Amino acid sequence: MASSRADPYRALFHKLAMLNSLSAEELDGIKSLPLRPQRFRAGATIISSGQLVSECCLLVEGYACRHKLASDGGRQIVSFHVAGDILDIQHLLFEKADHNVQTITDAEVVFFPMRDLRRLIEERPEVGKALWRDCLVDASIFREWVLNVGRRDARMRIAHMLCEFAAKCEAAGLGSPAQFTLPMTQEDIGDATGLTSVHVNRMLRQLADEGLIARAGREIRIADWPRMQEAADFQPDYLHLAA
Amino acid sequence: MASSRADPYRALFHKLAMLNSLSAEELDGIKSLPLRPQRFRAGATIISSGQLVSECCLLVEGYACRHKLASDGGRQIVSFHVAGDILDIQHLLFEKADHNVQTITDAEVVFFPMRDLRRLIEERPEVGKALWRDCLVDASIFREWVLNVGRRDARMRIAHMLCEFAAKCEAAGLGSPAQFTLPMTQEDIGDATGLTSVHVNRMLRQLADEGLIARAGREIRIADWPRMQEAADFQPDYLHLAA
DNA sequence: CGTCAAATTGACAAGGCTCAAGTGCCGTGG
DNA sequence: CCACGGCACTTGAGCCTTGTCAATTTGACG
Repeated sequence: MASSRADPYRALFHKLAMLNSLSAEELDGIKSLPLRPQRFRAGATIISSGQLVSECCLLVEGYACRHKLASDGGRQIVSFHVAGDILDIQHLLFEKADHNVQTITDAEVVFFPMRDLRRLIEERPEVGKALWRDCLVDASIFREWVLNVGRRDARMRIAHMLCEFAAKCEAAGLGSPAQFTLPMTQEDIGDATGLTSVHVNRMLRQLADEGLIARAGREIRIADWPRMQEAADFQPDYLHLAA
Repeated sequence: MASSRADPYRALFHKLAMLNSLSAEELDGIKSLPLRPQRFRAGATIISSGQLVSECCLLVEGYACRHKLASDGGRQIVSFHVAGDILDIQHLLFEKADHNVQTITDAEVVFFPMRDLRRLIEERPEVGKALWRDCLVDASIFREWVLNVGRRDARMRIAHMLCEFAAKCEAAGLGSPAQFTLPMTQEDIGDATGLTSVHVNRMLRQLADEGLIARAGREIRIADWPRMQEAADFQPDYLHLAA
């Protein structure tokens, strides 16, 4: 993977283009930010809770997640991320990380100095608006996750997580519900849905037996997208994929 | 309740003062926004999911919550709110509501036209920064709720919810962990923690039996704050109450 | 005093967890 | 090229936390 260095802006601009109409000057402003590229191996921690953060981290290639730890060591994943996602925009206004960011696969990220980003936002408020909007989408997804984990049964939770991930991948140009890569382990899926990996396994089998999904290694197909959305109670409005 | 109209800005400015150093001019800018006060009875819906929203809603007095509904009718509360909280700042950049806002007690709110708020933010970027920060705190709390509902057992979930609410009330000048009002029903607490009201009742009794809390009607005391925080796995960092 | 919503309690059911064993896959090194 | 090791995946059995259902009690308020 990632043997050649990818264009660090492509995925981000692709996402911004769907929601905001940033001018060429504003995009150039982003391009003119100094950046520090870095590769991480699968499972590496990019940001640890409690850490002081002075850079903003953009995922260029690969997959990542954000998670928090409970006192008993239990891990709760709070979001999954694909290429083009900004992993810690909250540090624009908070010094200290309140959760962890970790890669799921080998990944390539770029870091922007937060100070330069702040200056760019002052000069070009539309850039700030686009990033603020991104934060609001994040928050909306967190709310849906609270609902998912709090009020849906295991089968539905997993179906929902799969639908959301499929939709995110499709929006990022990384496949479609009919064919995408599910890079995380069943343990990860459990940590995202508040279940154990054992039960995740059983539910994935059940969804496959029902003909809703078809698995082949890390590749997955949602075999019946309408019925799957129904089974998942998935209504993509909360992703705010359209402006 | 709320028989006399409260100063609509007091609680909000109190909160903003803790985190941001807005100038007198910026605060005056907020005060100069046209506003529409409105009273709601307990249990009233202020904003419904799917609705087009063109005003921003500030809670001036009373308590409210935000929630989402699952396809089976299950309700998941995603946040509780006290005086001074902005209930739907996301509509600054989203037209359509993706969740519901409901009062818990009789409440007084004021609505600002979103358009005027946008103009104020353009003129005074520091106001935008303060509001953006507020969004980020919201998002941080949502992440903690995902953890709470996903990875903690019933007793801990409820203890955590109580600690958070106590901390929010204290920050808003509405009491202290040693004495505050718990305005929501046990049904509401269940909807916030992903439990049934029956089990909430059992756990509240257990927490009381353990000497962690003392209840008297809607008034509640956290009898042993250090031990309660321990039992709740409550570390208030995620509330970002200090700048 | 009557009414109604909320709180409380008990008995029983069930969804999901724990523990445990075994399988499959893939990268690595001999 | 094959053997090995490790991690993820799979499956089964039994248990436990929490949900369901139902009956009472309590408390606020007219």
